[in-house]
Amino acid sequence: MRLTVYTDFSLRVLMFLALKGDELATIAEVAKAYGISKNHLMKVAYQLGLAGYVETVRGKGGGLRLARRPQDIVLGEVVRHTEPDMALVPCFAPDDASCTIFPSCALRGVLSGARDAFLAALDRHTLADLVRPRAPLQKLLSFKPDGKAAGQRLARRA
Amino acid sequence: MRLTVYTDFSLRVLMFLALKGDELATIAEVAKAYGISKNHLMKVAYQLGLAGYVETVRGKGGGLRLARRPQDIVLGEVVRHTEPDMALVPCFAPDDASCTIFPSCALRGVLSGARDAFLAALDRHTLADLVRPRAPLQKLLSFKPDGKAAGQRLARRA
DNA sequence: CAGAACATGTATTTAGCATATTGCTTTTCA
DNA sequence: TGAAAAGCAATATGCTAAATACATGTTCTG
Repeated sequence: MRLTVYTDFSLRVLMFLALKGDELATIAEVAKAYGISKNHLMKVAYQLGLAGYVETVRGKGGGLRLARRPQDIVLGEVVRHTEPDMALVPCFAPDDASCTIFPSCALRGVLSGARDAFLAALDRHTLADLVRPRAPLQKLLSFKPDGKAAGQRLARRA
Repeated sequence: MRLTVYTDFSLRVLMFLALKGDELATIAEVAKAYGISKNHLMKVAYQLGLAGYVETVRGKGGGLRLARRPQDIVLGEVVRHTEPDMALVPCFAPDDASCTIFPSCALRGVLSGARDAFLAALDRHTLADLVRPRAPLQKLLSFKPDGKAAGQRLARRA
């Protein structure tokens, strides 16, 4: 049982933005801080924008910023948005009739109860819970200009 | 978020055996009743045997039978055994240090709490809960000798 | 208008799951 | 005692979806 790295990245981007406060962060900056693929992150950011979690500013000097306060972003809700498929077994799909015992099978009910418990546990936390305490996380993400970056920080030369 | 069909099959095999009572069932019989791959089911049955859920009788006239009473087989326990990996995100692995913020990341704790809630929900049910009521399930699995089989029932001719 | 930054679609790679194939071992019954 | 029935076990392969890369468009700033 795994979540997609897509969901993983989504949560991490939100954490980054929450730590950044009101400042804009670029995708390149986030990718560098975590040492992950910038290309993949662009899609994640795009979807987070569509879902209303972040607001994006295009063009030069643009970037991302949280569209809602961290304490208003509920984790279960994020996961429901980003995870492509919360169907634990094939017969969760409404059109599935492949299993012989489908009409009388109690397993579906038990599994969906478990899934609900999973999401309910996430619903008890918000993004604000994930960025407390702030200081050590900010240090690891090298917000301080003189701090050592996580990956190799490429010198941008004119 | 999905479970493997391996886990799905495991639960379904256990349900079949619970409905069958003390009688032996062959793998071929189970596969036919559900209309699924016999080859794949063999691995499932083997693992269920290793885990102590079923006892197998080899040789002519052999087959499978539950090794424990249905009300003693807790679903969460089965899932923990059959699911290859309950690590929701890569950093659940003990040797993973790929994520920059690993040391101070609160996400791991939140996610493992949710996973525990998922399993706890399953722990509140046993195999006995899944086979109640018995009659309609037995009918769908065509236990009656004159019933219509799930797949095509191949006539075994001498 | 030039360049920086996000937007968006497509293509390729990859990894893990699902399935098939094959041969072995154990047991029972004729 | 040997053949057949049934599970045991390893290996191979095909398939799907996720992950990633790539390419190009669009929008804003200075």
